[in-house]
Amino acid sequence: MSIREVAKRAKVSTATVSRAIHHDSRVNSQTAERVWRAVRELNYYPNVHARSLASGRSHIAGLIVSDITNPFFPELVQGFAEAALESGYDTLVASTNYDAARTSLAIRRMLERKADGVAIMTSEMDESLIAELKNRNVPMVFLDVAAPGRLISNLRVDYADGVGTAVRHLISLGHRRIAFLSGPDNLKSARVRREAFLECLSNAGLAIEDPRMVTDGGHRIDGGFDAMQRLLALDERPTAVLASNDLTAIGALRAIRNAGLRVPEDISVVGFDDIQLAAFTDPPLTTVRLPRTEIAERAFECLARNMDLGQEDGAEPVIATKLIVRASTAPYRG
Amino acid sequence: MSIREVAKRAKVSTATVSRAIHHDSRVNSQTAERVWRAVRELNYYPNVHARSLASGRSHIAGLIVSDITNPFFPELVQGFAEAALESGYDTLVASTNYDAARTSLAIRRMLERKADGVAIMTSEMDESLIAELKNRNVPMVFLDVAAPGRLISNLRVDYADGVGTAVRHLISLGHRRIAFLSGPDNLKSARVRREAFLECLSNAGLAIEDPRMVTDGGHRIDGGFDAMQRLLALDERPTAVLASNDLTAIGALRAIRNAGLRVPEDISVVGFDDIQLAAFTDPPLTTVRLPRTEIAERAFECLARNMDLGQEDGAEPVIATKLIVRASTAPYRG
DNA sequence: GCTCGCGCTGTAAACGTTTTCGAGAATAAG
DNA sequence: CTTATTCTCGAAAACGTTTACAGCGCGAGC
Repeated sequence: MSIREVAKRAKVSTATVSRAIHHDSRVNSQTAERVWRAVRELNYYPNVHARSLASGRSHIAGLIVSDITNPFFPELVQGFAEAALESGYDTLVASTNYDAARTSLAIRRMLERKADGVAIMTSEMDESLIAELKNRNVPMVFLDVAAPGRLISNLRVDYADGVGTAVRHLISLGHRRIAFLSGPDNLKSARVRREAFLECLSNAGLAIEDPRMVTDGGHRIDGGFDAMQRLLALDERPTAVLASNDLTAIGALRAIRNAGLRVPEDISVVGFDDIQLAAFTDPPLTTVRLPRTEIAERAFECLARNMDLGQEDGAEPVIATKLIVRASTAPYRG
Repeated sequence: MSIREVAKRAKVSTATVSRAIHHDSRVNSQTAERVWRAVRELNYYPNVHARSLASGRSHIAGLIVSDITNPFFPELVQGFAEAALESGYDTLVASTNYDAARTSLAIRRMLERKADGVAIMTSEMDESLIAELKNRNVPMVFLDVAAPGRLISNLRVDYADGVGTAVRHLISLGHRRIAFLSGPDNLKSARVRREAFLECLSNAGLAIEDPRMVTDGGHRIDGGFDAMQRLLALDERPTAVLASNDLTAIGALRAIRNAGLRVPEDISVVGFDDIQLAAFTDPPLTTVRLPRTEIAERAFECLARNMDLGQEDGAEPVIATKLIVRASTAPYRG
């Protein structure tokens, strides 16, 4: 089952077998056919380790995520692995668990397995760690962190647009008093979303006068619950809220129901992310979808540019969001 | 950065370096120390491809699942990968998407990457496909399919016990009219759960007289919704229901609320699986947990027995379930 | 007729480890 | 003191590919 046996059966040298398998145009089509027949008859497939050793290419793409258990990631993994597979790459996924030591370990594994490229889809990533990847000239792609560079790509998510369509959706439903449940300030994406919200509202002539209308939900269910309770205690409570995150929105849903009010009749709620759970809340949550599959595919494409197409520069595609209207929003009822 | 440079710096042969790295007891402790120092100074790490080629062991563990997007699997993947990592294995995960062609492709990938063992955690698996793995003597472990054999292990889930504790929980709360929302009959695990339910009830002297008290929920939310509506339409409706699956239970929750009744005051509901969503339903769902992390760890252990310990036979650990009591069950109120 | 180029194929040297075999030195046994 | 044994190590042969390099046959150009 080695290349030598194929060579013997096809009555050629191993070099020719190798070339035929790689569809090298230099081999005569008849010989190639002979080789392929032998391959089929012997049910031969190449030893990837020997191949990697000789060629220097592992045909492994690395994918580093924070936590595969976080509902954001499985789709990402799936999409990436799928795209990789189509280009003949296997995917090596590593989970950092939001932990520095494990992150370092993840990088090390990528290095050891000699990944041809690695997608780093987690925010907690130290500059010093990626340095080694950079030194070894392995292409990388990040999610929304920095500018692209040599062999380094970046996926830019258009959060502002996502927030914008959500806000316009609420405005078009007649809402005027719109509150925002913000996320942790140390998260760049959370900050961007809040700023976008404020700007969008003031662009529409609805600039927020009461600062309590923007309150922290911490990107968690309980945080959203508490934050919504604060909003409900206001003299003039909002008729609609936009959450920085679906979990926050779910917490808000509970708080509203808990207060004896109804969604969407009394208050409209919009989330952000479109995690799977969002479709199963009661009522199903209107939310801004972050297209995970697309992110995954773009990420691999960026790597492929460098790995297969021989490009040296990085790309920076922008990822558009999409408003998914479900049942948690309804027209304002004066 | 090759073993040769380390050898040169430590003034030994590559053989000795290799041995030292593998903590071979035959190398003198002083020379070993010299080697390790050189390794550190050069920041050397071995080339896995060369290693695999020479040793014939890839240190890759395969994991085949149906659909990583299905909330059952991420934890499984995580647990498995974690356990594998601790033993120095990287995990290659493949998703079959419930599709025969992709399943075959997954197996092929395992073969090509020369996985040292593979865990097959999906039911749709053809005998003919695993034949090739068997031929190549790669250890396998399955989830609840057949008996173990040479290099083949099986994880047996104790569904009967899980159903039993759930039923006893309801009985101890005073419930006597308990219904069952069953799953698809072509799923072995679904059949087992239903049989266990019936037997458990008759053991308690509460044998079901009305066959309509066991009705198909199809393991889906909408199926559970419809099934529960049928139960609610009965003259004597149940005071508690056990679902074969959490999704079914969630559908039931909706149907009950939809009918103007309350959980758990009017009807108690118990699910099965303990998917993440179960903790976030309203009310949070009492359910029987299928310990995914434990399944994953056991699965890897089974492989490790064969891969590292040199055992030839397969194991068959049994996986115990656990009742998670949340807020969807309450004492019967006459 | 000679050279050149082209199309095709084979030889053999990598790639970086592991591992067998054997040798030399030191130690123990007799 | 000789012989066996144990320790420690190195030389070199795998492992199964890829890929420079060279070679061969053959038709074309001169």
